[in-house]
Amino acid sequence: MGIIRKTQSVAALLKEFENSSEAISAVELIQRLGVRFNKTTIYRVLTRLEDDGVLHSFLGVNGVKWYAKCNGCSSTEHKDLHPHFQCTDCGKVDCLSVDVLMPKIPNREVMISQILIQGKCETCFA
Amino acid sequence: MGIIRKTQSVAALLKEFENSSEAISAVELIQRLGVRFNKTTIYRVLTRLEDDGVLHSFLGVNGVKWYAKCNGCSSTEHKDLHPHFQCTDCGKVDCLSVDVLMPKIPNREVMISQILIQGKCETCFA
DNA sequence: TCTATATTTGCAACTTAGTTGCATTAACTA
DNA sequence: TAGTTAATGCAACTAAGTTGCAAATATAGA
Repeated sequence: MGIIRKTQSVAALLKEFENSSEAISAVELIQRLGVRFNKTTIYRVLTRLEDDGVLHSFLGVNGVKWYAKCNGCSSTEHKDLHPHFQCTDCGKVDCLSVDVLMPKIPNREVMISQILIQGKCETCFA
Repeated sequence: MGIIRKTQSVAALLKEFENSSEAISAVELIQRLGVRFNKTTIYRVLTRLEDDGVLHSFLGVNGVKWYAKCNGCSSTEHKDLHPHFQCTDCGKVDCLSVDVLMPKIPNREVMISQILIQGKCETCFA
């Protein structure tokens, strides 16, 4: 699993993520790169980058998939249990470096927890 | 907004939710009631029931919409900030009556927080 | 550097969840 | 019970994401 070859599409996608830690939706990426690459390719590269621990994904408000850079993830373990914040005004999504401690739930084994917070971001709040 | 008339479809949908507090996906409801009612109607009634504070909705793992009964919600205020739990084995989804305290996030106004926990439920855990 | 091979890509067609417009039907009100 | 207005069914549509397959391309080895 994961990235094996460094192709043009891989390079182009990585470039989109390199300058900020903001999350980008798959739809947005297709809008940006869809002229140069087929959407199928974009979806497949995103999947490979996620398998490789380079990106992580999560769902935004309308069930749209978002991607963001990973911090210290590998192809064997994803440790992005941080919450994601989506601004209801400008639509921007980013990762919050905040710990949310999950309460112990009796008789259940928690494996993944996705937390999506909606509200006004730093820019729209002021 | 909200329910005005007590129609057959409203009654049928409420009946699906009356006996358990389990969440049911829109897709599942269409499977169950799609013979008697058009899927458009089902989606529309679900929206109205949500507007009225009878049901609340959230997104499951694949971006599919789930619905569950509300507890103490009204047409003016939805207060279902509880987490939802989806079993990775059997697929069952239910509401957890557990408090998750959101940490204060500087310069942001939090409005909604969706928490989706995945893991093994009580039945599949044992 | 060239070649063989396996990965990656583009294309087109498909799937699935959910939405829209409009004419018809069925609740509720007086 | 009649009139009105909300609710419904239908068909067609949208939008995100997937699949199969043939063609292109990156990489390892000679």
